[in-house]
Amino acid sequence: MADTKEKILLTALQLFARDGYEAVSVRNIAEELGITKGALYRHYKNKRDIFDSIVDRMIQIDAQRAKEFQMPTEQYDKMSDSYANTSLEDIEKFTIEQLKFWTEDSFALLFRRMLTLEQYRNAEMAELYSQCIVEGPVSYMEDLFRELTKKGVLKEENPRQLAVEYYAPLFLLVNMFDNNRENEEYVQILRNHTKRFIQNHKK
Amino acid sequence: MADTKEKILLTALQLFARDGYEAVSVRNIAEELGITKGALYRHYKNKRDIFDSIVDRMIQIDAQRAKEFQMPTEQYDKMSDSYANTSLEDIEKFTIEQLKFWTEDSFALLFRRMLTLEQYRNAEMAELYSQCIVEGPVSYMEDLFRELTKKGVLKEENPRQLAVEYYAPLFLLVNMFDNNRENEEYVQILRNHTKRFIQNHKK
DNA sequence: TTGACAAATAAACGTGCGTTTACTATAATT
DNA sequence: AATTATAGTAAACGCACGTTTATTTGTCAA
Repeated sequence: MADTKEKILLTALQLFARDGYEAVSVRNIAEELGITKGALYRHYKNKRDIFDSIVDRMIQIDAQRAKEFQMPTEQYDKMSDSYANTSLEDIEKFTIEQLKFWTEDSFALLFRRMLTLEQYRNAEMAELYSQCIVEGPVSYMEDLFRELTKKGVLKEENPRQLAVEYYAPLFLLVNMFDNNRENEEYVQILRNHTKRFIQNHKK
Repeated sequence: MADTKEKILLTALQLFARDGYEAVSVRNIAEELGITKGALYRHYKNKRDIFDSIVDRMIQIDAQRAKEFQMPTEQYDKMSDSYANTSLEDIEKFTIEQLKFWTEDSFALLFRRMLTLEQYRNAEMAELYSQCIVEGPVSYMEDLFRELTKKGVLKEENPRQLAVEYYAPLFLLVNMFDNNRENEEYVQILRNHTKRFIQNHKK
């Protein structure tokens, strides 16, 4: 029942993430699950509805994460004093969390790939991709660095510059991440990067 | 004649880069060009042949670039002394060249997007993506840094670590690049990154 | 002027697409 | 026990897919 609906969503995500929305047929999804395509329409009103459900879920997950980590969202008010307790530890915490989420959480991993494939067709998906994986995190780091500079923890620098330089290796790593290979080396590189970065920029 | 064949290739690339190979129909390509789909088969034996022709051209362009910049290829012999004349200037030269190529050359820009969309369906495209945009350039920088460390120009460091840290912002920038927006800010950030990186690591 | 060839057209081919319909089995409710 | 809703099947729908065929148009050498 609800179990089948969930299976459809996850199977569709797997296929969308590998082949792209258009390249996946309703038949593909049904066959992968061992049911007929007619059964699928008991749970979703059409193919696009499955896609939308996946996106809706991710938006919900992302909003939850934004709340937990005080990350910037579209509704985020930049004038508030959310970063009052910001410390250098928050940087490392965010980095590890971000890496783990996008490489170890299977839903997030597949969703990122799906977004990667849909970003050039669809302005809405392009915006979501940016918000979740590119501009969103960079913007968050920027705010963090601005606060830390103001508090005298870091040397005076352009926070945007710092944010891009700090976040870029994490972005590269997430994009290089390959399920089948040995990724431990890259995690170590990221740890070294974080350590060195803090060393270089703290007062 | 040869003009039509070229137009087909470029139009197909535009569509493949936006929607992905499977989502583009032969009709789409023909209509975009104002010809009938039948005419298309005078120049290419089928849809896949167009795709393969695009890939073949890019492989040729990339091989040419590899030769000019002594970048690593699959045939590249790591034991050779190709980096005998390596200098710090080569780093900046490579960075600017890489950025310009992947954002200003329209063929390369579209091809990168196409590869991005095909990388998860096709192991061959995944390999090409890595070779052109991820592992290839990182590997090149790694060799460069190893040579510069050996020559005493840079401080003793893990060259792989340096390569990832140096290349990551370039990779992020290329991925953030948007035709319609103002990208000058990001170019400036990259320049600052390069300058600071050399400053921090030179002996 | 004619013949030959290349380029493009228009229509048709079978196949697979997303979706709908009519029907069946199963489980819960009255 | 009868009824009702739920989850599934199988077949059909019209349409768009990639590709092939037969035919027409335009170009240029003989």
